[in-house]
Amino acid sequence: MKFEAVTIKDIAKALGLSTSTVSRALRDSYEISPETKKLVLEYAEKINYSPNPIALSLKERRSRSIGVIVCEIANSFFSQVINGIESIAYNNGYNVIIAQSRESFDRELMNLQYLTSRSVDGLIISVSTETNDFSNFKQLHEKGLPIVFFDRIVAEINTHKVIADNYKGAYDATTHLIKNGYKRIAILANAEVLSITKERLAGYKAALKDNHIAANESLIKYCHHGGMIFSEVEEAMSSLLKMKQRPDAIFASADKLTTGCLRILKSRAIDVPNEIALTGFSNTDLTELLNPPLTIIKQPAFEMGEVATQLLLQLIESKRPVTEFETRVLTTELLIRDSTKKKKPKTKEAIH
Amino acid sequence: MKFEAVTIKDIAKALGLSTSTVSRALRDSYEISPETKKLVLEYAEKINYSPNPIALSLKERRSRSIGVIVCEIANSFFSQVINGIESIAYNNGYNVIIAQSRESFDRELMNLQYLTSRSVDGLIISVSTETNDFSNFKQLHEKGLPIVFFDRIVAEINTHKVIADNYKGAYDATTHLIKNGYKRIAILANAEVLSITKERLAGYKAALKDNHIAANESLIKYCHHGGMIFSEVEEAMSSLLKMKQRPDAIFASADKLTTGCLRILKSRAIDVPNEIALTGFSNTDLTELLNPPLTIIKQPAFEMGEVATQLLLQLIESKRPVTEFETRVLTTELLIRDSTKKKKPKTKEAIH
DNA sequence: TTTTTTTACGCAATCGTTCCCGAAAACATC
DNA sequence: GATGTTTTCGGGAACGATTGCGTAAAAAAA
Repeated sequence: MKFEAVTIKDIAKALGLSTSTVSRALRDSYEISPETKKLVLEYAEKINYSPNPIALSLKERRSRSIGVIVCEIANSFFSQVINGIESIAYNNGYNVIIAQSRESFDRELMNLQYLTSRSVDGLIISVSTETNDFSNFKQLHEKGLPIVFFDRIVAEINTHKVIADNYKGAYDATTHLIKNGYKRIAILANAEVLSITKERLAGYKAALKDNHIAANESLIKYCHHGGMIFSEVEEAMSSLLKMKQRPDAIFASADKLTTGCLRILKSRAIDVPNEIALTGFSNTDLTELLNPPLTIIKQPAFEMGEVATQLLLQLIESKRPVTEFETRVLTTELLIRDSTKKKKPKTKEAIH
Repeated sequence: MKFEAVTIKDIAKALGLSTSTVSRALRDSYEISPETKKLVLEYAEKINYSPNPIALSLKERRSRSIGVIVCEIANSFFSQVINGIESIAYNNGYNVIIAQSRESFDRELMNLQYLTSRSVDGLIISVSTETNDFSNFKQLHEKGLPIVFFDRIVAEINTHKVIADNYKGAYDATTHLIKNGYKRIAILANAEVLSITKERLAGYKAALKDNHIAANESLIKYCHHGGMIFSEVEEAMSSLLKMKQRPDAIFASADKLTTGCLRILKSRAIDVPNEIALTGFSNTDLTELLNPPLTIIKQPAFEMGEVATQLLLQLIESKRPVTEFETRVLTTELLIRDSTKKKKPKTKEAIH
């Protein structure tokens, strides 16, 4: 089954003109007489002509589309980023092609190949947790393909980057926990290689240090797929809960880790925050409706998408190779709710 | 800034062959000698050649990509459907281009034009709440573009469709409420024109009738953007809550309506389920962590995406025009949790 | 009237690929 | 040795659109 579109040739044949004349008439060229233009325009309108962008892409060697690779769109943070990306892209006449890596290096590579061979004009990427070989990105970047990294960036490649202030976000959240009386604060971290993990971990450690609490390596648990695989979170949590001295608070450093952690605490009937407090990075708009309402660090996701796209379009539309790159750091927001309520003195048993 | 790819011409020039020979060698044609093939293949590998799909699309008049239009990807139901779509599409060598209408007819039309002009081979669509003019879909369909509708389908166009059993889902949920002692059951409905609204409303009404409860039109409230605009939900809810005889249960017929409703009830400190019970369609995986855990009707979203894509690929790859179309109806699942707990007798005040 | 300029359009190349032809070797057959 | 067959490859058109260049006719200038 085929879907036949109207081409410039159909117009030319119907009107007894050449394709060049029709093309020029449609583009309102000065060398076409007003009468001919009118004729062509009216006929084109009548038969509902629209130029074939595939042919245009081939000719102009650009597709006016940008590729986006994220690990998962069923994740509030990323879907909000995508909304930001789309808003800027559409306003500039670009289409957005979205692909998911699902935290798999192979799928990321596959998408990368598809998108670049598909001739996207540029790429916006947050790398998967599995990715520790960046040679593919590097190659493309060196060949001149504009790339902007966001969220999970790669240090080795010198290009525009957009991130949230992960250090400060983690620092603030940890400080908030400490201020509210929590002392044994565990962290549920994403894959160790990720930039966001390093930054958030650093913020967490700095907050402990500034408050004279010794960092305890056994309170740091990594989940290599960022909470996408639930059993990983379960494992990390059960090893935390098995400790002789349980943590009294948990700081989860990714959206799915935060909600995954809550799921586990509830399934074990552990009272949050009275037994264990919980906070974490999250962008879902349901956190305040949870039981208990969650204290979260929220990233400016939509804005990150916007900024990343603006930077990418700058690269794409620049006449000469760009060599000066910047890293934009946007501020996070700490929303304080019940899951990190001030710790009650131990003697008095909590009544919920 | 431009990103130059290797073409078949480069290979031909370097090896002193013609482009046709190279092309045939790469496609393993019988008319090329093994030595030449080896030569070409090795050189192509060496310089990292990959065919330009834009040129292929132009030539073959197909792009091996399918377009998807949903109202919002930041919605669990739709992102799950998209995951289903992608899983089938990728396995069959198709790429997926996702577009969002954000419940706007104009954006939907824009996307429609973009995707079709971009020569997608087929389209998978759930229409926006604003859409009541289907002439654009109709035109494309008549021109021979394969289209599959899912979720919010359009009756007037005869093509493959995939839906959940909305009637039964609504019937079961309403019956469940009635069984648990609720009698004044309000419904928060999506835009009246949508197929899902009609089906769910019918299921709701049938359940009332079968249990000898008179339907009350003032308990039916429409939200024309399906909960995407929060103020609409607020309005609907406040008019329900202002009634002399308040409803004792609410059945929300869309994901955002369900969570939006809970948000409003909580902000007004209305006890769920003791003052008002709540259930609704939802596919977010956080509903069991909410306060209270929500009884929901869950659609087989991933499966819907899979089925829709299988049907679309059938259409695309069919040699002759298809005239027999089917509508697949998948079953929903009722997950019973605390938000619809058995109603307590009025005399005894609830202690939470 | 002749020459020059302008107007208005067509021809053909181009983008990267495939594929229908044709054609030159190499080989087999009588 | 002439003819037929097979193998192997190249030329060139096509897909849809744009665009530099060429040119006929009309208009303007001489």
